[in-house]
Amino acid sequence: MTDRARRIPEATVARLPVYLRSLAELHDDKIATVSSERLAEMAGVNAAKVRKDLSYLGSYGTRGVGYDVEYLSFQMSRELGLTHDWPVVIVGAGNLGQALANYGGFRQRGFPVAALVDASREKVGGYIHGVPVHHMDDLPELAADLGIAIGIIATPASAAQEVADALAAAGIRSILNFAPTVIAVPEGTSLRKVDLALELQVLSFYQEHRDTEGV
Amino acid sequence: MTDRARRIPEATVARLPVYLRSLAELHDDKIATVSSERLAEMAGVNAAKVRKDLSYLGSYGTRGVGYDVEYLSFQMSRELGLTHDWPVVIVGAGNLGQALANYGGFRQRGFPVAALVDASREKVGGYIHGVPVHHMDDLPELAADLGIAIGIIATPASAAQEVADALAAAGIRSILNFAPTVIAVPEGTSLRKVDLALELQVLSFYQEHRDTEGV
DNA sequence: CGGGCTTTGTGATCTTGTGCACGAGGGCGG
DNA sequence: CCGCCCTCGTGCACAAGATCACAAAGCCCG
Repeated sequence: MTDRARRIPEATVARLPVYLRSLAELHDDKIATVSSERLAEMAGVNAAKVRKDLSYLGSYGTRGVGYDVEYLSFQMSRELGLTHDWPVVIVGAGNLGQALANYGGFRQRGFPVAALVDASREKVGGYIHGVPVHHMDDLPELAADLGIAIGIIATPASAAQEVADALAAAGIRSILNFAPTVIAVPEGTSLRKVDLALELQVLSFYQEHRDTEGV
Repeated sequence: MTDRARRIPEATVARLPVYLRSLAELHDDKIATVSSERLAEMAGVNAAKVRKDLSYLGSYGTRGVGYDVEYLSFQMSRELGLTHDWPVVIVGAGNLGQALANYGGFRQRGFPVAALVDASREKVGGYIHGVPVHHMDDLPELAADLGIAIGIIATPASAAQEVADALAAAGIRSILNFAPTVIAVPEGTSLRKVDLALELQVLSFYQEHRDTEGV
């Protein structure tokens, strides 16, 4: 196996899940092969970009024909690390944490919610939507025992940095932050964020400028 | 007033809300001025980028001193269109839609949820967390009457494109899509997306590659 | 009132990402 | 079995974004 010097660009990584979803749709429709053109349309990008993105995975297409849907799905899943489950822990058992625990899409897509964690002793001990609720202090042990790789921060902004530190200390190196605040993580830890207010404010900007500046 | 030929880059627009949040924090702490260095640290970016970003808004800093927190906040709010409310409509009164309707952050940040809308007649008529539930068919009328500028798609993926079309038809030109699918919108409509599964899969990629390829 | 210190604002440069256009390669029909 | 046609893979040129480095500009202290 040639050690592929190719480092997949960040922008490409962010698009792979979109392609994968399109491929799943094609598979459901019993479609065996797909052209970059078609895939591009489904993913909402242009065809050249699809081909370039896929070429980072390897030469899995057939000229004159297209890509084999099933084979490409497999290769892509492998590259994305989706051939096995990644248990996640949700920190914060408030409204958001509970809603997330209740969301079936996680388990279905290979991210089972192994535990909920909260700082309040009152919430600890029971189950929420079938997920056990533990105390923050037990995080390191939980992470080790349950093989948790990903932490989801669903606390108020004020607690987010503290939680991030605790996750890092528990050896968790992938963090998804829902708290509306910037947090710092150690070198080597991946951080993604979901920020509702930010998205709305960006929309507000363009809305305002549409109104104000014509066009 | 020089008609500013400067078009604010997309990347900058996406950071403005982060700066604004940092400024709000400083204001709460009764801090009157802030340097680009300090602001950069709070926003998790580098100082040169802060200065360049802020320079698109105008020359609001004072050399040797920094930026006046209150004045900069005001200018930034104005630019972002946050000096007035933007009523939003949430489409889809399922789990996600209800959870979003219940989220107080919207109103607080100037995005009051004016209505929930659903395709199912059963859900129509009542109130959820104080928000009236209407039928999809009434969308155009609602949008006009309530001055709704932003639509939030909180339906299953299968309905998302249809909803986007309906929002467009109702004259709504800013859309935030929570459904895990790619949707097309007319030219001139802003679209942002929040995609949990995608974020997790990206984390999965980096997690997998950390494990596999050392580093 | 002048010199030095601080911090902004921005030109220049480098990196990353996008899109085009075309050669290469493989299937398929005759 | 040959040649045509289709679609991939990729080199190249361009656009967008990040970072650096420094001159310009204002405040403060003596």
